[in-house]
Amino acid sequence: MANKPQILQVAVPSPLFRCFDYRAPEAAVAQAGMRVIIPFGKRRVVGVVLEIRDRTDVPPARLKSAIALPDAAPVLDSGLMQLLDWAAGYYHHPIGEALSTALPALLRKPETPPDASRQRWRLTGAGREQAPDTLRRAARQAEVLTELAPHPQGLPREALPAPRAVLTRLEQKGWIESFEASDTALPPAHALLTNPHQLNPAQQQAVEHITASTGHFDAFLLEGVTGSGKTEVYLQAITPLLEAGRQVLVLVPEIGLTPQLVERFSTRFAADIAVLHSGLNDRERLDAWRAAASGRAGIVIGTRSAIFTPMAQPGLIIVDEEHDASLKQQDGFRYSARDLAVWRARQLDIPVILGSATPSLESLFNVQQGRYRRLHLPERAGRAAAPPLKILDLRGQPMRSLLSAALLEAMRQHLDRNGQVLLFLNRRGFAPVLLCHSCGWIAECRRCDARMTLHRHSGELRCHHCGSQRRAETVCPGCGNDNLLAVGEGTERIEQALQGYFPDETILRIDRDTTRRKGSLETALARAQSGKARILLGTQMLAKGHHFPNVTLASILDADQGLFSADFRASERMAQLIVQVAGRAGRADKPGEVVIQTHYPEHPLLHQLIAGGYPAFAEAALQERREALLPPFASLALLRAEATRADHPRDFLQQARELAEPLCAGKVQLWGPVADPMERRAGRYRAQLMVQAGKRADLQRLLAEWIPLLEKEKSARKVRWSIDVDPVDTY
DNA sequence: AGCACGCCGACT
DNA sequence: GTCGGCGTGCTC
Repeated sequence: MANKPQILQVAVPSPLFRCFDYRAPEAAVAQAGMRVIIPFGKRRVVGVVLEIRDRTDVPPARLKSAIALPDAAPVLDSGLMQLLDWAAGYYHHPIGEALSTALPALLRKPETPPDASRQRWRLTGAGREQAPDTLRRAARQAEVLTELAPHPQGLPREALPAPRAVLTRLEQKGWIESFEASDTALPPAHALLTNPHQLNPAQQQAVEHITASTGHFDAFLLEGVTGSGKTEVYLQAITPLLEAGRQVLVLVPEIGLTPQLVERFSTRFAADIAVLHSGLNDRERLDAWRAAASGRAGIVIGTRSAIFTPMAQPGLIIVDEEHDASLKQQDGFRYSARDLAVWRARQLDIPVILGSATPSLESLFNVQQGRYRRLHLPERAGRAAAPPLKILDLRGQPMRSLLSAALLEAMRQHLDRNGQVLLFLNRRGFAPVLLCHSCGWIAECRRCDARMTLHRHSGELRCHHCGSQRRAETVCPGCGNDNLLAVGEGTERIEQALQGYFPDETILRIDRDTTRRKGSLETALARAQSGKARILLGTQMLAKGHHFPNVTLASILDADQGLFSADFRASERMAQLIVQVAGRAGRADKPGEVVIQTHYPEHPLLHQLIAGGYPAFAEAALQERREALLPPFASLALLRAEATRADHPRDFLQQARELAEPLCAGKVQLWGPVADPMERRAGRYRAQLMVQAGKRADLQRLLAEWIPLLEKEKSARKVRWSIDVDPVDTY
């Protein structure tokens, strides 16, 4: 071992775009990717070793020594270190924070609870130098040293012929030390528990293509409508990999989708499945993380942040529902788990599958460019054509609570034929507006530029933007009259109206309000599946991925909200939503029907969807994006700022714009600053500046030069600002 | 981000 | 006279 002092370049969890050098602790072998406990200012924090060097520019007087290297091996392998380094650069986020978000919370604390099952003992340098007879009078201690001598990787407690006290004695002498071994358990054999389903030709072909890519990078866009059997393709593509001892990483957009996927995987495979999502406590998360890192878990299923899970034997990455916006982190380190999945797969030289019924325009574009290979599953497994979409023109229709006469009639027919009905409305609560019929007063949020939503069941007004709530007024605070009117429809009101129309039916409402308690979503979904409730009503939660085999009629009660929006991605989302909701109707052998209620039946988005389905919509939308120079034909970044005073974000962004202008070189355009459509949220004012470039590299160049200037900018100190590269929400 | 230092306003 | 408000500066 070299004798000259080692210098560790350490990434520190702080919002600083720089690293700090430390002297390596004595008698420890540092490696990049190891955690290191360091004194930082007045605090003691956990950093990650980026590099080991033999010199530093820091004057010796200022250079501190690291306190300890708590792990025997790096917690992040070199591949993950490269991924995180690249991502921190691309998303312009401090490397220390990026690395920190990649680690389970328990590993971010200086006192990591040792994992008793993995604690091992080994000789220290001093221990190795002890002559055998130094311990002639301490037989047990001598025995331990002898036992440990041939095991530089250490031995577990149970393997040592001595009680704890003897070990402690030796430890105090500095001859032995304990450490946590990396888990080297081998994965169990991955026998199939159940037989694979018979594949249709398209599925068969998809599996063959994926399997043929084993062992090298390939990106697949697996495009298949709901019910086309994407999951079965995943399962069969995974099988040979598990049998070869490789691991598979599966990313899903949200926690709600994990249980059913885990269920499918665990009934098929005997492999250990490590599940990583926000519903776990810190201990569970660490255990799952270790099972993945060691190779013990053959399958790793998780949400967004699982993309940073180390794996000993990676063989394949799957991103399910790749179009879903929640794969992009919306605060802090704003990475796209989908894009990083492709990056990681390329680096690992393994295939990656992006699966969706409604692929993002970005991914479709990547197919056109030849970067991804498209695998198409056109058929709905087990049944024929997708249900027809019917546009229901609401203009002039007699209706109450968004339930048009025509829709009610359709519902009756389907219920009579023993089908289930699913109604979708993306607005919870009873009514989005409470107003005074006498004086025009409207209940508003005190912290946001927004109306309060009336929740009648609880008698409360709630702001859906900041979460604040208060008792609903019964008398108008403006004029004193009790003439308050609940205007507009939310799911709560629809539920009540439905009860009036269908007094004998059980109506099941599924939204954030009815599923607040842990496990209540599962209970509700089970009730929906059992068919006891025949009318299902809900928000987003109901639209995503859950299978209700008996649903024959699905309806979007109000398509209009999504048709007009300032966000250029709104139409893409609306189309995806419509297709998803449509996918809920008519499975198995029951023909389905989809009813979309709108006041704008002529809207081109609806026409494209009806005439040519999602592919036709996507083609038209891509054409629009091309003409408007929007992603994927251009790169965007947003500089956002917020503060408790309205002028601070605007001043800062104006300064920021002036700093950027000389750097644009005609290749980058700046738009704004503009206030958010809802400027004040949770008591803070927000504004943003958009940066657009035809070439990704030009955008990156500008950001790299610009951000250091922003950090020095005085007006930046009065706001909280952040950069969002490839934003999914532009407002 | 934390944490300390520092310099002005209302209180035990 | 102090407690504490948040502006400013620093972290190897």
